[in-house]
Amino acid sequence: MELQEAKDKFVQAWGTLGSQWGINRTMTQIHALLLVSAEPLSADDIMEQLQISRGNVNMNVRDLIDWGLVFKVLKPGERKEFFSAEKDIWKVFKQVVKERRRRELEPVFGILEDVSKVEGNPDNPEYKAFIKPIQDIQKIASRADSTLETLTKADENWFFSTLLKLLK
Amino acid sequence: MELQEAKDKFVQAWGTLGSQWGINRTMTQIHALLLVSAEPLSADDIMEQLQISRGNVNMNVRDLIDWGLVFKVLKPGERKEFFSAEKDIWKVFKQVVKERRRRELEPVFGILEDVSKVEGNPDNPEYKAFIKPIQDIQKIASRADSTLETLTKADENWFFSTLLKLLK
DNA sequence: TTATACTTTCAAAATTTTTTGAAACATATT
DNA sequence: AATATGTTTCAAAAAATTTTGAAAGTATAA
Repeated sequence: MELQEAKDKFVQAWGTLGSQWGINRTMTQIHALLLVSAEPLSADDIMEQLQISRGNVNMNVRDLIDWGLVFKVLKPGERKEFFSAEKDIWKVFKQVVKERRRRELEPVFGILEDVSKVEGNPDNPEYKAFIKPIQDIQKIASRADSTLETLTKADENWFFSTLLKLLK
Repeated sequence: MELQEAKDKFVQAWGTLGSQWGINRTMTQIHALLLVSAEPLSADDIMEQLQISRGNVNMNVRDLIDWGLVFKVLKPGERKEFFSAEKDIWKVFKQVVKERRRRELEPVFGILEDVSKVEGNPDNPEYKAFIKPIQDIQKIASRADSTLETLTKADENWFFSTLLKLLK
């Protein structure tokens, strides 16, 4: 397989994965492209390689920057801005976990807390049928959340070697 | 807060979370509704409570059954089918992890393996810039995958107590 | 066998999400 | 100050996804 073909396949696969997980396909494709580029790329480079418009590049690169996955790079003597992705994959992984937790999971934890304050008679089967799963979700969510929080602060080798040792 | 209001809020929040994570909003809403219902519900019940069409209910319930999160319940004497959600939240969590791994993560692992066979000179910076992140992703993915596989087979208390002890 | 009760399918419609591209904006150069 | 180079915005268009609803399908009862 040619390098270019392999890059294309990877960009494609990353894009598909992104969209299946609720992240804009183009955003993850740009991320993939920058991830495997030896040099930082300009908006024009990205436009050309992915065959997308300037506005699309601009918006999605901004989102990637907001997510902390991509950085502007200024080349001395050049007026253009260039973009480079964070190459430390463990950092990338932690950053994605951190952001999704903050943006999407935390609001749900808030709502769970909120609705678990519902008034009702503990003997009412309707009430019990509601409160039980809510409490169970809260319990698992808070445990999972602690694990994720640890993960977002941990060193890769420590985290996995600890984990894999324990779970064996 | 009234029970009905709390249910609605929960259904709403679960639907939003689902769509943010790439799962059909209605599918997760139906799941939420069944999760907090004391009794199994018929297609008509779901149509009424969520104000959606019969076709929509049918398709999304089928998907939930495919995911292993919902089951048909036949009430003696009734011609209608009723539906009930798996109420053991740990099982639900494991099932979702298992299915997404199988449907969405596994194909990507295949592609990573595929593209990592790319030919190239190990001294070529372009080649190195490609192969390094791919290998790093493979390494983290395979470690994460082992953890997830363990999770899908584990008992809740064992899994989290082990985990939280270790990560402290 | 025919009628009734319910479920499934799927093309078309509605909705949501993404993308475009041109105008406005910003900054550097002549 | 005028021009050139590059970036950002956002309303409109395009594309993708979801939903509808009526017709076809299936099974039970009369």
